[in-house]
Amino acid sequence: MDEISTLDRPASSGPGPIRRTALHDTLVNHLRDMIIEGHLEPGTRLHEGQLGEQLGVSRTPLREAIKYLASEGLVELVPSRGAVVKRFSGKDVQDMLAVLRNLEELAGKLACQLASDAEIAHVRALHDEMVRRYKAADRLQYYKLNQDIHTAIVRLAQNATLADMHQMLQTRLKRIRFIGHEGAEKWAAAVAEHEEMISALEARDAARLSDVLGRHLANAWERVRSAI
Amino acid sequence: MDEISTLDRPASSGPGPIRRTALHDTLVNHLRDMIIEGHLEPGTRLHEGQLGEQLGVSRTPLREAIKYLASEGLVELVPSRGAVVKRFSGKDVQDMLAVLRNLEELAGKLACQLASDAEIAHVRALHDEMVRRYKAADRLQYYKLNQDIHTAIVRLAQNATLADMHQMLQTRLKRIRFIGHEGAEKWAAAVAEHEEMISALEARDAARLSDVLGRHLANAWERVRSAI
DNA sequence: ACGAAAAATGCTGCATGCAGAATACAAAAG
DNA sequence: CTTTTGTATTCTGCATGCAGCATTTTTCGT
Repeated sequence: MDEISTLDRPASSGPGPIRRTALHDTLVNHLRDMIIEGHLEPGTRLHEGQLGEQLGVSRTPLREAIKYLASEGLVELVPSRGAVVKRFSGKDVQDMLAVLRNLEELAGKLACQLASDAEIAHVRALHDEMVRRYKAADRLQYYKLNQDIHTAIVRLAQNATLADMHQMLQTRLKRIRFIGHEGAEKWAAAVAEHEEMISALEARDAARLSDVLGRHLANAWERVRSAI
Repeated sequence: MDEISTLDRPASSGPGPIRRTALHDTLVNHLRDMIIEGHLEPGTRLHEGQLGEQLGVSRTPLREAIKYLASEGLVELVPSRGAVVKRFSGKDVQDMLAVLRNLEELAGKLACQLASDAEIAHVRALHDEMVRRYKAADRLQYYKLNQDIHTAIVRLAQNATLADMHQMLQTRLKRIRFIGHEGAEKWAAAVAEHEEMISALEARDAARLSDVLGRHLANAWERVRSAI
């Protein structure tokens, strides 16, 4: 097989300055996706030569991308033995969710103070769209919008560090979250929690929003624990 | 000047398997220190050739280290133009402290539940040592122990993710914290807060520990804001 | 003399080459 | 048959070479 470059280089469309994308940066995103989507399972060793040939790139940008992902916590560097995809234990996931919960509670409080009406309306729109996907049983889009809503609420807090940390945890958990929501009734419960989130946000009820965000993530653990 | 390798390679002392240290890993720590200690000021461009020659290493491991630090948020990658040391605005610092506060509050609650008596005694010992340094007006060691205590309390929470995130924020803020504690009375206030922290921890009073940790960091902002 | 175009320099980004460590394999000893 | 030791192969880690972009300097036109 020819080493065809299957990398999703960002489309050069759209206005603005034509941002030339560095290969190592493209690789970071590509590898991250491969890990999240399960094409690279936990414990898998990332062979530089093989993986590079497979992706049609040389080892240098690949190594740089791996270092970046190592700092993100998605892969682990073993001296003189390369990198392996990090494996998360049940406790690891539980720990991440505990921190994520705390961050979202903070974000909820700040969002109630700082968000504009228009921004809140935007989140409501995302929510409505998500409910449509839920009713259509479109799991993939539902998940995507679910994440978008959480990310959007965190953005309303107008705290870059908070957004960064949240993003990092979301990324690490994305692989896990794919699995959750097995039962239909649990799925319905999650949607109901989302509905309450939005209404609390619209009422700018910081305590209630923080509370429901916390409960939502506490329940998330219940939803995924069986899958771990 | 000869390109003498001034890198602090970890001493090969101690028992256990002789862990070979990779150059890129050494560089990560070295560059991080250079940034934190102000040898590389914000906005400084990291020239690969020059910096590499100065440190006596080739560009390859240097580039890998830079990618790692970029993921950590200490440097910023500009496509086709290398990397620059990230500059933090006052709001950035404020945001970081807000998140740090939230994390430490969570850590405090968990620590009260999970820590053993021996571990708490260890923190108390660190605190007593810190007070000695304070009375001796040994600022550098005081700072070091201060950080150690916060890190130790976070460790008691037994949550790896929490510890990671906390460590990351501590690192980013280290450069800033060097500056704070200008006035003697503010310094005394900080020590008093620490004393209250430890006693709350010893009493396993989660609410009080969480509260004082929060106040401590809220005050930290007051202490550094003038310096920004 | 001022501004614009063009050459020149320096730097980044990527590929490749080479040395050394780690692992796999094979042969020999118990 | 198991264990051990020596060898071969594979892979990582680092250095270097080269092409292309960015920036600076030079040169030319007005």
